[in-house]
Amino acid sequence: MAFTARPPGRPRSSVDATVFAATLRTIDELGYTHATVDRIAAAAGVAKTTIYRRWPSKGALIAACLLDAFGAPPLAGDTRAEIMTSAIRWGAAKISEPGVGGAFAGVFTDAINDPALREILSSQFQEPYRLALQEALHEPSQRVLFFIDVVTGTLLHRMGMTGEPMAESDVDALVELVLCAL
Amino acid sequence: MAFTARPPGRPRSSVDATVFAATLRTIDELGYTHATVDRIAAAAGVAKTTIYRRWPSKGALIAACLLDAFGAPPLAGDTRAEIMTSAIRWGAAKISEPGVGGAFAGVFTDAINDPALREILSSQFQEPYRLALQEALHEPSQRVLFFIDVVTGTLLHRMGMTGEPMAESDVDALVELVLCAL
DNA sequence: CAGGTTTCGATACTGCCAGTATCGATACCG
DNA sequence: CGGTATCGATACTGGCAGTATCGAAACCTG
Repeated sequence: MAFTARPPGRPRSSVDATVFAATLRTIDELGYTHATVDRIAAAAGVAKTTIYRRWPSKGALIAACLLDAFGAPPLAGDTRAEIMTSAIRWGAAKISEPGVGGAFAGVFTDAINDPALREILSSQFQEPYRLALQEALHEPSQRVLFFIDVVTGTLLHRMGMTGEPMAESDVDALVELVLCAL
Repeated sequence: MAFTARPPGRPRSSVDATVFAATLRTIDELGYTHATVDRIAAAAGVAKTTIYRRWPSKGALIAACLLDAFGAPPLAGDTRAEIMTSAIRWGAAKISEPGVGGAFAGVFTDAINDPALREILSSQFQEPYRLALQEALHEPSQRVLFFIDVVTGTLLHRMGMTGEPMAESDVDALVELVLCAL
């Protein structure tokens, strides 16, 4: 068996989780805009250099953080129910909370003008949706995809908070909307 | 009749429309983030000072610009149809286009951490919705309100682009979603 | 232990941009 | 003409993302 040889040099300290926690905490306290990388680094007890050595930008850091917190949507099949389940599970689950909601909106906005970040979000978040919805795609706009993702999740989560179970007809209508929106 | 007396001093040059046009054009070309106030001022052939004398911040300028371009939702009654019509009309109508879509997202993000801008958007955009939906409100989150506004508009607009008219049941379902989301 | 390699923290720096301050010039009014 | 408020131009502050540098660790191999 060819185990991956440990690369030479000093190994990275295992502070990813610490940084993620500090990121969420800082965003929650100060909001996306005021959660500067300096502050996040300070909150994590880490040098800013270390953060930029691991994540290429603030947006990438937060995207990785959200992904770590909520996980990528695990779409295996292509059924409508799975789409909705997935939408409920990740991001959306927290979009309405002050700090993290702002983070989502912020990363979304950043991504509009940041090809690199767009690529990260695209591959990590969107791809599963893209695959699941492939049959309906013609010329998907990344912006619209982001928006639909976050938004459907918001609506669904909020519906869940009302206590009323989602009616089958509502699920169908929403899925239709998502498909139409592409 | 007490006509409003013209205030003393040099009157303001009538460049509001020019600035608005330059703002939309610049945002369309460069995106929200890279559409700096300096560039907008240059595109309008106006000093940056003049812009800040009329609008208190970049966000306020763009909000005023969008409001001017699309108009505020003219909700007089409280019917579901009017809510949806309104959502289609303003902002939403352009949310999927590159430049202006970015502007909406940008202003939305800015507003999360900017009380002043939030107040502007709230009074100009949200109030009509708030009134129309008042019967269903408990503790509305401004963030959620923004999101719902923009998003429902997006979905509806996109549906409109498919050529298929919106089914009555879809409209009803969407309105229910909006109401639930509050 | 010695030499090679990579990360770490600290610090300083660049570049960009929002927003402010200042000032001479200009336009309107009485 | 004298009062007032806007105009353009310019310079500036402050904050933040991202980069550069460097001595000090940490790990491996010989």
